[in-house]
Amino acid sequence: MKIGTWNVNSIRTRQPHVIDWLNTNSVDALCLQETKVIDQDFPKSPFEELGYHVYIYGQKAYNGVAIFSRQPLEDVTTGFTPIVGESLAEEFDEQKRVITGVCNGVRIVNLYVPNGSSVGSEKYDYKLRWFKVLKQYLTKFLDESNQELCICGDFNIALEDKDIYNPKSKENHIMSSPLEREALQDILSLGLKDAFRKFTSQGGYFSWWDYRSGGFQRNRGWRIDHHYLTPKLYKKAVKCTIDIEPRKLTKPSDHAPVIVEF
DNA sequence: ATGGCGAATGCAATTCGA
Repeated sequence: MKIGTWNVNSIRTRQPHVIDWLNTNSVDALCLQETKVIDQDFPKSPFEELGYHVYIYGQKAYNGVAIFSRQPLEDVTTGFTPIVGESLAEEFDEQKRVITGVCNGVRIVNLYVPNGSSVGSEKYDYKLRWFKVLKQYLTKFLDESNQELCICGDFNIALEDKDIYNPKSKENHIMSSPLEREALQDILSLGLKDAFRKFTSQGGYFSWWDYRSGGFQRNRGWRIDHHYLTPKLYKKAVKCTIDIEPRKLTKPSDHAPVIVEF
């Protein structure tokens, strides 16, 4: 079983790239972030024609997540609210960042973590508080079932210095600040592990490069798109790779897809 | 430090992303 994650930075703009990629990469499920489209305008049929069931949770202009799955998903829910309740989640579900469903007994949780803008900003505070609700959300799934979890998406955090091209200049930068890393570590303390790091301990592997200043050409990247797995699934993982090919195309997303295989 | 680029909105210039 292969599960991909890809921040496409607009599904309507990236539709040809995603179709081409799916035609040459046989994933069982693909988690998308930053679809940037309301549900009624999501281009579902091109992906259904490729044999995928399409589950979407979008909004106008910003954010938006989707899961494409070869098998129908069970128990699909969107947002935090159905899991943690309205009082905790209300503020956060205005932004469409969370969708989950069960595929072959594995619960896939697809996340688009808030960017945070800059350290100390209001959006940064929002990002840190978003993680506290995420912990409540994931705890429900971990406590109330013995399902295995694959939590993937754009985390907007590089967990270690080796996940950044030039860490010395990023010591208190957005996506690598100590409080952000603590927030993500607190999630991992639930018993989750980074699939990519099962196979690759070296640095220099990135999943996002800034459009500006020739970031990709100069390989000035960050590894911020991840798959986090519960212990049994982590043991079963046989591969986790970043496919930088789509990032080389004209009009690319600024992120590359990442694929885990069990 | 700043600005660089790209997408959406909506039709020019601004907001947002990371």
